[in-house]
Amino acid sequence: MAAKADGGMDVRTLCLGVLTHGEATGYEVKQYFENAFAHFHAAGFGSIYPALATLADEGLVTVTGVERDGRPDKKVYRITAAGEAAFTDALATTRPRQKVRSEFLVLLFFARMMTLDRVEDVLKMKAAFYRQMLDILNRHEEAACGPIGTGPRFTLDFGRAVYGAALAHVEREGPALLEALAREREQPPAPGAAAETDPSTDDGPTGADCHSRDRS
Amino acid sequence: MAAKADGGMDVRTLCLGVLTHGEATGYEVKQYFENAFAHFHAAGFGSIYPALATLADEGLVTVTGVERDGRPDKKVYRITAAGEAAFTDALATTRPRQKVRSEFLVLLFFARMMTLDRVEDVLKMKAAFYRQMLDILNRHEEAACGPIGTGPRFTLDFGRAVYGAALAHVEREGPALLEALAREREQPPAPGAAAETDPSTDDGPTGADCHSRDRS
DNA sequence: ATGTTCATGTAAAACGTTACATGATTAA
DNA sequence: TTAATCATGTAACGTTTTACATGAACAT
Repeated sequence: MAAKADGGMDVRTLCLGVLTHGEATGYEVKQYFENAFAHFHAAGFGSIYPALATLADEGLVTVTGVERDGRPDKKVYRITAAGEAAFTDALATTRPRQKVRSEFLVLLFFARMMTLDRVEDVLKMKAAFYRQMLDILNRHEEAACGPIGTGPRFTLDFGRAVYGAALAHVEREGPALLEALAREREQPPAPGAAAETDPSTDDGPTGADCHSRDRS
Repeated sequence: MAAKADGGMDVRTLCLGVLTHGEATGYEVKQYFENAFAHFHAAGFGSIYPALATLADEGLVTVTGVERDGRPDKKVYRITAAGEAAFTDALATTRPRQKVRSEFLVLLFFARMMTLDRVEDVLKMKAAFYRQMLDILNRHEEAACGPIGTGPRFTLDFGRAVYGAALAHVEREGPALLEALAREREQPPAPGAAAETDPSTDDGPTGADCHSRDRS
């Protein structure tokens, strides 16, 4: 029925997925992204509203304008049969990918070039982020009306397990990282490295040319 | 010294970071993204080569063309003092963000609309993905020449802890998910839901209008 | 013979983020 | 009266992905 093979799980497709749970306005779709999808796919109004408009153009959803005195119409979106088919198809054909961009880890990777205070700050922010995520997941569960479905249940527990492990690691190893960095800074730059003002001594194998050469 | 406040940790900045470890070609920078950065920031040639060119234009890196018979020059990039300053500045001012796009979880969230075989496939792919990630991390550690720095050490262990937890969860709860879905499909759609061909009965509170209304 | 690694780049398209622009209602 | 919630959208911008285009060296 549906044409395209693997369009990926973009915001457009996710909106369709939200609407399989029932009708909703763009604003309500956003709530979904902030609660149920919080730990695996964020999206802002800037991508949701255009996505819904596109879906309406393509006949995958219908729009019903609800008049409200003064203000622009409130628009209620509802998925069509074609929309459900398209979504089912997307579920069946999408090759799942995982994309992570963690600026926390980028920063901590280069901890040697940061002040200790900054490293401590970053660790705190990272811990706060994970606590917030766990909070969202817990509140989402409490606020649910009726039992949570099997699929959502899995993703919820998965999120808790992973973010829990992440938080535990930061709390356990964070202080150790700070101590290790502090020790390194007390001592002279360690054996091998000479003057830091002399660029001619800078040719040591620092690691850039040290990649995996082995193949098992 | 550096002008811009929070440009974010884009590929451009990451390349600069790689070059603080020593000179490298674009190809070698890519290796970095595939090994050391594998678990927190991927990038392809299509973003790395242009990024290096931009950095060269801005004077943050220098380029040395190494002639090779026939083929186009091999270009060795080296960070400049301005480049190091810019990178240090980026480390100090970037507000760390975390972006996750997990199509695995999107798919599993909507497990009710997939065949059991497909769900099983997705679970297997997810497990395979985490094993591969753990592999990369382990191989990266073994292949290292000399001890791994304190910062990289932290991110490496963090990756192992998190991916390990994720893998464990999929392996533990994956079969349970499949069983639960199988049970649901044996039985009639459960109490409350009536005929599936009648749209007039479709107005039950399925969840779309059931968001967190509470505020603690 | 065939495939992988090394090695570089461009151009176009897709996608998402941010900032802008507006405005009523309700709770503190 | 101040802030938050509800509610919608557009335009510009920036980033990333994908596809294209080339070619030698080396291992199987």
